[in-house]
Amino acid sequence: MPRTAAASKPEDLRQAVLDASVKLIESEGLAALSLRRVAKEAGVSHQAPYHHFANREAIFAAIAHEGFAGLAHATREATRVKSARARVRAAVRAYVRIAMERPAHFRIMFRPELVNLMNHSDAKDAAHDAYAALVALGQSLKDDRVAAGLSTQAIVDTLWSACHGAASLVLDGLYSGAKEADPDAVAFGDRVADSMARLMSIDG
Amino acid sequence: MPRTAAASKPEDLRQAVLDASVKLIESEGLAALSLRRVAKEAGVSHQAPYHHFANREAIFAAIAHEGFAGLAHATREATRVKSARARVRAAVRAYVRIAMERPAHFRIMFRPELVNLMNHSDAKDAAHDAYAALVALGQSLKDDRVAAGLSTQAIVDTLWSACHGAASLVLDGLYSGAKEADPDAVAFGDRVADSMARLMSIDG
DNA sequence: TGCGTCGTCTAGACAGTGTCTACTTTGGCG
DNA sequence: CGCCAAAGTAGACACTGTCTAGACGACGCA
Repeated sequence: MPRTAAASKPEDLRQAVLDASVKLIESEGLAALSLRRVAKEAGVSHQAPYHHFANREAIFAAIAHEGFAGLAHATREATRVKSARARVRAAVRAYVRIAMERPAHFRIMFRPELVNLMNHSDAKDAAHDAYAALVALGQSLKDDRVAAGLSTQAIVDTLWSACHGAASLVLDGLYSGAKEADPDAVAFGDRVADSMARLMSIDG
Repeated sequence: MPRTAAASKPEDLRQAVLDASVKLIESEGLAALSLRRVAKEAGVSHQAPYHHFANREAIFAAIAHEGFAGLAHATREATRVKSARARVRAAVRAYVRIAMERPAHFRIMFRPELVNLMNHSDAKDAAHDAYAALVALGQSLKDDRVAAGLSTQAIVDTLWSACHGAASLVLDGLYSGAKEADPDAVAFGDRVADSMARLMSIDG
């Protein structure tokens, strides 16, 4: 009786570990994640995950990889929006939406105490790709002669800060715990998206 | 021989524990913090801190309290700046500066897996006070008929997001680890501050 | 067929963690 | 002096990540 239903083929266990990890984090918080609980959840011994991940950090790195890939994709989608103003709005909303839909991924991506991207080139490459998507978006805004004539770098940094701040605050800011506030959080994100769109859609 | 030099009077140990915790986090990262290491650092037994803090989370709560108090103070300082544009700039710069000067405090303030503010009313009150300071700043901008006529709530949310995003990215974003980048980080923060100031200083 | 090797998994051990309980010590006050 | 509460010590427990050793099956090759 080698395994339970959770992993019926080799290579299944790898994904099962990732899925169980994300599920556990989303239901009980980051602090609750332990390799042993995940292994138990997946119906294997506490050592089985080590055949697919070098260590605990490698699991986080794999999750961060998934997260950055999703962020890059969403950013590129937003970049395709025609009007500059709507593009800014779409970018901020997408960033916040990703954080809300995959909170475990999002937190892990930006917690260096869990993953040091330097040690995981896959995840690092995905992060750089997400950044590249954001730069392309900033360039498109610059090309549209928008944002009061700010430099491309300034547009990128500022837009990124607004996106990231809104997403972080929705997850871990005053809103967190205070109300389990889905509706409030969505409203917050939309407000920041609309405001940034209006502030940035001034000709330069 | 009850204690070492670290704590020579009662009540000293409390602050010694907090200081040792912050120092340990700043030198080895959040993951390195353990009560037992802190106790050893302070020259007491592994149980001594429990006479000043109910548990590990209470230590984090005390640090978060310090951090929010500093943030509220800095925000109120920035609010005193005369011109609206310079006020925005000062607020963003102050927020980022606080994050860089006290990285351990800043991270703990926004990591619910370490402190649930709901369980620590001191820290929660300090957080609400910091938010109140930010709202006052937003109101002052609204009074100056700035930020393209956005509502006060929109101004507050957007400014907060930009501040928080810039600070978070400087600490835990792509810049982190990539270069240990003090100069780059400062430049990043200044760029966001200048950009937000320009974007927001449009009459409404 | 038999043999060896490799990938996958199990089991046991170790140091380190937060926290519970039980104790000793110490300083101040009636 | 005697007492007590505050402050500190020591030991134990369950739990963690990770090291080491082994078991088991599938596979290629003689």
